[in-house]
Amino acid sequence: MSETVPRQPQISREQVLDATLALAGEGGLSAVSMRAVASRLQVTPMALYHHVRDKQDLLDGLVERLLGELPIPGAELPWPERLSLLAASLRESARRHPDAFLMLLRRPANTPAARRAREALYAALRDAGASEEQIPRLERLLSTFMIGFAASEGAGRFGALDRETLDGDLEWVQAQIRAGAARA
Amino acid sequence: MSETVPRQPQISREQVLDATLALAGEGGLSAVSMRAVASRLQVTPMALYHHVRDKQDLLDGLVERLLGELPIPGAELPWPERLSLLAASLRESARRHPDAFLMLLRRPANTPAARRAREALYAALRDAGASEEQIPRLERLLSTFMIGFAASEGAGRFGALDRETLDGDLEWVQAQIRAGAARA
DNA sequence: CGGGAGAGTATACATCGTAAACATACGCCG
DNA sequence: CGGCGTATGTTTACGATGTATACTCTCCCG
Repeated sequence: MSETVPRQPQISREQVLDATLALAGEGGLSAVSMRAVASRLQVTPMALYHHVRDKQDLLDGLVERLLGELPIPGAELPWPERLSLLAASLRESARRHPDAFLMLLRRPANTPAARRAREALYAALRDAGASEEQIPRLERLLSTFMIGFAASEGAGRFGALDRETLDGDLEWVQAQIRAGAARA
Repeated sequence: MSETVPRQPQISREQVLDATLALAGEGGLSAVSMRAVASRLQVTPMALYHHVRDKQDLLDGLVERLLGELPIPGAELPWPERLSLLAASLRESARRHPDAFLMLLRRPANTPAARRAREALYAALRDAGASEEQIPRLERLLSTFMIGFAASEGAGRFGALDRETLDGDLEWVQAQIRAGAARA
């Protein structure tokens, strides 16, 4: 098989996802169309298909970007604060991308960015003294709750509730978690 | 203003939503289009607009139907079982309508069916001994978690995890709730 | 009986995702 | 150094979608 090299691309998958994220940030998910992304990159719509399988793949990439942008607190902080920071980041992300954020609940968390976030939760739970056997379960429960809460807030399910009330909700949960950890 | 009465309709909003629910059940949300709904009712697409403001309204109606179909356990059962049954119903619904179910997280819970479900949770929390002041917060947290969990499971976020593991997750949560109630 | 209103229809348009066929530039191998 | 293989980008086209607009019909009330 003869090896050959093609010409240099004028756009990359990264740029495609950048444009997608930007469009989603400006006009929500409904502003994301193959044509809009292409035109932002000064390129024909069909050109995107060399960097993205189809629109679903584009959206998957968008979700991956959302997760990848999450600041993951390092191990220097005590674990309860790491949990708080994670929750705060998720809420912030959900506020910026209310509809795209919902897609976090749709697909298995097997992507690199999802694994990275999960590992951070695992580490925090370990530091909290959870048994190695319980950790996966606790991670599922916690991540489900955090994502669901952030998504609900971002999408407006809580209506016009003031931010302080929702902050209070999460503080209450934190208190329960700390109490549970102390008990164990 | 002269009052007049038009001819008798051949379809009603209820039938439109019935058809929508049926289509969603058979082919998922992507099978729901104005044209598909109309054709199932043997009617022109534009006829739907006399019973539904636009497609978003149609989908809102679908979500309302999902909530309305939820069996809400009566007060004859002890509150922990009522919570279990509610959770089981939500999971069942999410399994049947994975993508439509996600929309539950999108809009404020001001509709009749949503209020009905919320009142059921309120009642269970009251019976559990929660203070009247805490109940709204606890309801927010519980409903968010239950919906998020059911949606995650239905949409496949947990991957190929076996059902027993997820059952175990919820039992663990139930145990925590009961312990919290006993402590209070 | 006549007219007004609401239900349903016909037609049309902009937009969407993407399939298929083609054009182009590039670097490797002869 | 010349041309070949290939990945990149373009052109064109198609079917599907949501819905605006303008109609027709039917029915009941005054």
